[in-house]
Amino acid sequence: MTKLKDIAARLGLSPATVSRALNGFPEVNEQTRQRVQAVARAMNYRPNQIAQKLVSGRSGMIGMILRSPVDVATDPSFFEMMTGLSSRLADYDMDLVFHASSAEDEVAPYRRLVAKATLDGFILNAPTVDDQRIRFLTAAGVPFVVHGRAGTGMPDYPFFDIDNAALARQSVALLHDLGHRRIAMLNGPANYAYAAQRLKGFHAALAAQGLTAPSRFVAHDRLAEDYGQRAAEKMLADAAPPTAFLCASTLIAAGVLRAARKAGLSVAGDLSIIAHDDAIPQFRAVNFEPALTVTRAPMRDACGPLTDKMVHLLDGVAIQDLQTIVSADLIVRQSTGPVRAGQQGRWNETGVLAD
Amino acid sequence: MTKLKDIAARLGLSPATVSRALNGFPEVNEQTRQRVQAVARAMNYRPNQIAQKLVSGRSGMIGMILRSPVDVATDPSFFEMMTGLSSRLADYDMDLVFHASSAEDEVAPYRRLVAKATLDGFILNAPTVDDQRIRFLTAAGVPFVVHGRAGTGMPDYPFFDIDNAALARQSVALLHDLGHRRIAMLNGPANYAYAAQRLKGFHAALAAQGLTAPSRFVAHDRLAEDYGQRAAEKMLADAAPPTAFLCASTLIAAGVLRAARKAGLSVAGDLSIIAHDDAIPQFRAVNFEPALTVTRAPMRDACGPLTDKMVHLLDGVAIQDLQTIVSADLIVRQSTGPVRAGQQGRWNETGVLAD
DNA sequence: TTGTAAGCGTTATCAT
DNA sequence: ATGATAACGCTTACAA
Repeated sequence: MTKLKDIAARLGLSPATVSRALNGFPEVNEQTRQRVQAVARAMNYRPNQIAQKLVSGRSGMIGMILRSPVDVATDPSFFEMMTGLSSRLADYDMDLVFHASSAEDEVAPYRRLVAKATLDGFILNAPTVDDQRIRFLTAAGVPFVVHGRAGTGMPDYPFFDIDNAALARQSVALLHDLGHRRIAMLNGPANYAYAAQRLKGFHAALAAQGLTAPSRFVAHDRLAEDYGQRAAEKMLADAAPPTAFLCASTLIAAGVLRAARKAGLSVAGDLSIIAHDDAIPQFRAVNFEPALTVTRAPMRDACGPLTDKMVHLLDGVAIQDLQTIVSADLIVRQSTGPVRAGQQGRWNETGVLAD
Repeated sequence: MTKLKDIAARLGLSPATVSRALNGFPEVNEQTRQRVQAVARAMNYRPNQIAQKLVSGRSGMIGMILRSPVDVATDPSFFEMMTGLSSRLADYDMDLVFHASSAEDEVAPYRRLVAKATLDGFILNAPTVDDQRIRFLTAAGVPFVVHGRAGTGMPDYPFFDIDNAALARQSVALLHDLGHRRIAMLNGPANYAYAAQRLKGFHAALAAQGLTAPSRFVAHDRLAEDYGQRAAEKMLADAAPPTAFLCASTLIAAGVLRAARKAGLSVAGDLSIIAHDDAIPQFRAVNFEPALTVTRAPMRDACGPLTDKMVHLLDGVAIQDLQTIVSADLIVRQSTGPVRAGQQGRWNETGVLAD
């Protein structure tokens, strides 16, 4: 490994000057800089990150911790995030360190790693409504950024989130415009903040139209195809079945499509489906049959901002300048259409036809 | 952050003595050691890993790189490995660094990280028959250990693997003892080393009994339920269908079970199924209906040995002392049974009944 | 048994 | 514009 001293010796300079030249300090002679850079390249010089870290006091390592049984079973989004984040962090010469927590104690690895004090910060994903990890890290005073946000208001930590309430509103608006009055929701697990936010937006949007969705037409579960199918089958068997489904993920929508097929219902002829699409490469909503109408917010798009926020946070930027909420795009495709004639009856509070 | 110097000052000792006391050097006075340890604990001392790394020349970071489109789509085993490995590495105060490679160039992240020279080594999973990553790392002289092994012989790198050929033999032996003569194989993707090894063992075991499995009864694909179902349906539609399936994973077996159900075949009455079980917590073979007969080798069991091998490798232990092949357990449950009377006819080379 | 001092490779603070 | 020198926190000869 060639080091600063080697370059310095080769050029008859001091290590300090070489360091300055390489790090773009303005005071160094332009000629010197050229020579230094040339030699550095020739000698295939790479700064020793460990040494840099020792002096800077930073490790350049950011932790991301998998909730072991939960996240794995749920969906491939954790991987998607890890992949995007590691690639973005690499641009800053930083690394993503992986750990996993067990179901018994989600906070344990954070405690351990904070005690070791070897990481610069953490990136959290999929916060729950009352997230223990956030509680702990806040109390410990350790830097972290969140993909999503735990409450419904403005938290006191950096985050990047999509406007989940708005997304539910957009979906309901589209369906309402198409004449749908009985809209069911297949949401994610109730303890997740995003699910709570969407649920709130969903009910608010319905209420604004004078509609309701009785509790048996709102389901919460893992983002899985099986869940979508089972829940849809059950709801469609109702005396006053929904004419449209709002799904928390494309995977759930796939399940609803199966249920529709089994029931002999055409989508969007008899039934409309709209899903939220994280745009995970493995599940392309466009390739669905019929192509899915979605609210689309690629999960991958969060990785750049989250990484930048992390770096800025470590650089001392104020938290309120590191909070972002973006909106999802509504993309209308073939899985939504006008409600079938005679199906515009709305639900009353108990879920039977109102008039 | 309390440091060595602080403890030293508090006790009127030198940092050197404190360091020795904490690191268990034999020469320090036992009383001194006690006092040092007490104070260290009281002051909540944690050695600065960065500083330790600078002097030791090691980073304490091990890389694991996801093959982005491939591994994610394939199965949850990458997560399983990451989880186990990160936990084992933590025992050595080491960390697992995550990166992802793209389909275009699997070796790219290795090149980048090797150039940065910030990792101590790599752990590779699921090697292919001719693995480019292994080629590169070997050429680069970078320490790595492999879960699995690329060739069929003894490689020149540390690895931990199960005896895939033996596992296929065990399965065939069991089925043969039950009278099965037409055994199909639903293997993993052909380019993976483990699949090649199992295929070889499968054919060898059949040949030893004077049996064959014509190519249309041997399939290769991702370890997915859909694949299992489709492949089994196709094979079962044959004029001389297999009476038993050997599946590369429990997920594939789940697909075969669906196919059997659709075809109205009872397992194990009409059809026997045996699978290899990596014992990933999310997919419990015992809970299958009927409970699956498997060759079982928990993937998690590889994590401890792999971590130890990595550490030993870095400590200079010879490679030939770091190569392990373990055998899988054969666990007979309800999915295998005696062949149905009149179904013992064997295949000839073309896959029609021999006699 | 303990202390002193050098060193790991880099950056930052003084001088010059 | 460049060079000495100290510093980051720890380990390890070498001295005492």
